[in-house]
Formats: sequence, C-alpha cells, structure tokens
Amino acid sequence: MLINELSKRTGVTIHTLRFYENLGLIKGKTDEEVKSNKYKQYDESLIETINWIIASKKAGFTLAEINILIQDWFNGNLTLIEKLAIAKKKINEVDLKIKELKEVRRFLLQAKKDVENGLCL
Amino acid sequence: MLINELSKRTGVTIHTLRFYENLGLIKGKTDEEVKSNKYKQYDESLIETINWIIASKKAGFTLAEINILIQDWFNGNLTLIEKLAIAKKKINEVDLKIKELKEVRRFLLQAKKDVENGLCL
DNA sequence: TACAACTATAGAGTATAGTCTATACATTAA
DNA sequence: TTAATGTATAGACTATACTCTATAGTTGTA
Repeated sequence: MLINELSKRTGVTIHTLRFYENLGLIKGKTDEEVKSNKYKQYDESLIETINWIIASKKAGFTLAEINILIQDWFNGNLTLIEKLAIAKKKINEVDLKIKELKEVRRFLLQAKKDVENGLCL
Repeated sequence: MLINELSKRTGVTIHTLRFYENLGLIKGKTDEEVKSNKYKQYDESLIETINWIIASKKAGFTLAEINILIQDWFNGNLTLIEKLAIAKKKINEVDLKIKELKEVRRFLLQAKKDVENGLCL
C-alpha cells in the first residue's frame, strides 16, 4: 500500500510515518519495475508493527528504545537465548512501570478518600 | 531547608528544581528577616510534593498536567465536589495507562512464548 | 489537457523537559 | 582573609518527538 493508506489504517500522520521511516522504525520499498516514480510500497505487516510502536510509546518507551528492539528482534541475528533475554528484560521494565502507576493510583485514591472524609489537603 | 538539601533529599538536581520552581510546581521563600542574601527556604512538605511529581512523571503525566493538578488541588479554591471529580478523573487516566501497559506486556509475553516454542518471529 | 490530489526530500519550526554556562554575590572553613 | 563552596538569575544549549513548509515531480479525473 502507499503511505496515504498506511496513514489512514494506523491513524498516524504521513509526516510522522516518514519521520519513523527516517529513524529506521519502518521501511517501504519502491517498486523496481515502475521507473516513472519513487512511490514507496508499504507491507501489510507494518500495520501491526506500527500498532506495536504506538503501544510501546504509550507504555513509556522512547522511539530509540523501540528502534533498538525492532532492529534486534526482527532484523538482527539474535540467538534464541538472546531473544528470550530481551523479552524478559522488557517484561520486567513494563512490570516496573505498572508498579509505579499503581503507586500513583494509591496516592490518588488516598487523596480522594481524604476529601470524602472531609480531610481536605 | 536550602536548595542543596532539597536536591539531596529528593535526588532531583538543583537545576531541575529551579526549572520546576520557574514552572510554579514548587515554591521556596526568602527569609524576610535575613537581608544579606536572597537564599530561598524550602518547606519540608516539598519532599512529598516532589516525590509525587516524580511518580506522576513516571506515570506518563506531563509537567503541565501535574502543574494544573497541583495548582488546583493545593492552591485553588476548589469545592469538595470539584476535588472529588479531579481525583476520579485522574484515577481513570491512570487506570487507562495501566491497561495499555498490560497490553504491551501481553504482546511481549506472547513474543517470549513464541521464541520458547521455536516460532521465531 | 488542465488541475486537483498524491508522493518524495530536505530542512525549518515547535513543544516538552531538562541541562549547562556565565555572572554575581554570599557563606564558611582553613 | 582568602579560597572553596553555595546560592540566584538569565539565558543558551540539548534531546526527543514530532509538525509544518517549500519545492519538485507524478497520477488520476473532468
């Protein structure tokens, strides 16, 4: 598909998609047979990749971190053991973030309870 | 306490503390009786405020969002009902972030299982 | 064929959150 | 008392992640 379709199907603007492509997060390829233009074709599988990037960003990972993971995981020559190690490490990082969020939640809940009990902060 | 102590007790650099003070997140006051300098005194309670800022940042809130919350909550003239509404809204936002993180975790766990089962991606 | 809409590249501009430097003055320990 | 350390202000600089503009060429439709 062309960039316009990729943009519409992911909800990511064309500008941002090109920004990601420059960073190496995604890659389109120009059709060798078509000589009249340099339009890039983007693979169907990029939809999933981009959704994964969006989710990872929401999870607090930087594009640099996501990029390293993508390069290693999909394009790198990693052994099974190395892939397992990366997955475990990332899961631990996510767990830590969840833990931190739960602490913030506890703080908010306490504040709410204090208000309810008339103990205005 | 002076800024150096506040920095040491929170782990936040003096530069960043001043940056926060410029944004209005924290506030020190110069001792009126001491005329020889303009050194600011920071209240003990700021330790908790700063820890709360750090936690909120980790939770993915921007300094602008945190600032609004602090201004409203601690300095604003909010009714009990308004405070309750704010607390509920923030708790919902945190819950959403936790949900998103759990999705990323599921993705990572699946990837890990795929590797373990020899289904290298 | 005219022209609106799409694609590509390069580079400028913006927002957020620091981080660092320069300058000036104050405090404290040797 | 002087040198090191601490404090204040202002402003420059950096990194991240976009976001927009300019320019040029391409495609599709009336």
